[in-house]
Amino acid sequence: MATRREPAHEHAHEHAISADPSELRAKGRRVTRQRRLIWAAFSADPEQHLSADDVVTSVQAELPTVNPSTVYRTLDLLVAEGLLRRTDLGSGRAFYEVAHEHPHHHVVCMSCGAVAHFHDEVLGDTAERIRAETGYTLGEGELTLYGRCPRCAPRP
Amino acid sequence: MATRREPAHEHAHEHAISADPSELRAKGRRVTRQRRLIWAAFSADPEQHLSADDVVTSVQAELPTVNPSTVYRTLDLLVAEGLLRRTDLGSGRAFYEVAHEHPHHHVVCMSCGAVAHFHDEVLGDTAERIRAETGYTLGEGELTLYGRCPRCAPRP
DNA sequence: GTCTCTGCAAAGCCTTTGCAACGCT
DNA sequence: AGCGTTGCAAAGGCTTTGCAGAGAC
Repeated sequence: MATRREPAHEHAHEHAISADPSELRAKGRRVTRQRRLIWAAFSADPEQHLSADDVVTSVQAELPTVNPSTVYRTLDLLVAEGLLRRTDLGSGRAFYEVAHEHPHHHVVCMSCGAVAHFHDEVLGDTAERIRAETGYTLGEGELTLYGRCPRCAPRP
Repeated sequence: MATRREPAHEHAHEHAISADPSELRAKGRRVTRQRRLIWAAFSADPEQHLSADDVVTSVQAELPTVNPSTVYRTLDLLVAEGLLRRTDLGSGRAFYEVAHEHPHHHVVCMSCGAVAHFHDEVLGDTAERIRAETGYTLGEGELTLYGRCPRCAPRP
């Protein structure tokens, strides 16, 4: 259900993802009905960011007996196996998204919570400048910035 | 105690802050012993980021009866009055720092948790580029980036 | 048949809230 | 004295964990 975070996905990339996390089998993990459903929650829109609770809701629509702890464990597993990525979009709870090859970052609308992506190149030489100023090296990690989306624009 | 987050403050700005949050009185709030102690926790080093628990520890060293809920309420109050700023440095819990005039951002070391500041200008035209790519407007808000500090440098 | 995974229940961490007593002004 | 503030205790949101039974391979 992507609670108030589903709107405004600017890029409509076409990352079709496998309907089945069969890569798990190759890694010696088991493919259960629960895991298939959890993965399916992301298949609908591979660009979306889902909270653990979003996934629970989605999965329970199909199989009501699935327990939240199973979802948490599976999300951790999928992150560990590199199929998902965990993102801190602020606000306490964690969000998960399908791991893409191209590194990208997030802008979260402070007003409505919508999330957009932007690619690494947009940062330009910012990384070097930060290194010059602070000595810190920006890693491969994703960044999360905050701002206002077009709909919630500052001055319309 | 700034749990594993105290090190490496690159800029040693000299922001002396009042030893007493007497500005509160002007705003109709009361200055209690607890509030003075909470504010004092930040006075030691105005650049530091403290979690609520850090503040509790610091305050209880002087006055053991102070309750965590008082600390939480006071931190909220100080943020509301503009004396402190709340920052999400990732990792679930909130951090607080003395509110400075000049907007600045944070780089958090993914390895040791150290935090450095950098000023708004370092971002250069990044804000415009993000706007061009996503339509989002970066606000006045602070940003939190992740990387590695000099000590934990990627390849030493 | 094994050994992983699941459901259940309990607990953990951080934070918030209701309420009566306390203490700043 | 009056009313904001505190301590205490309980609860709330999100997430983790222990354990025995269920299920994938």
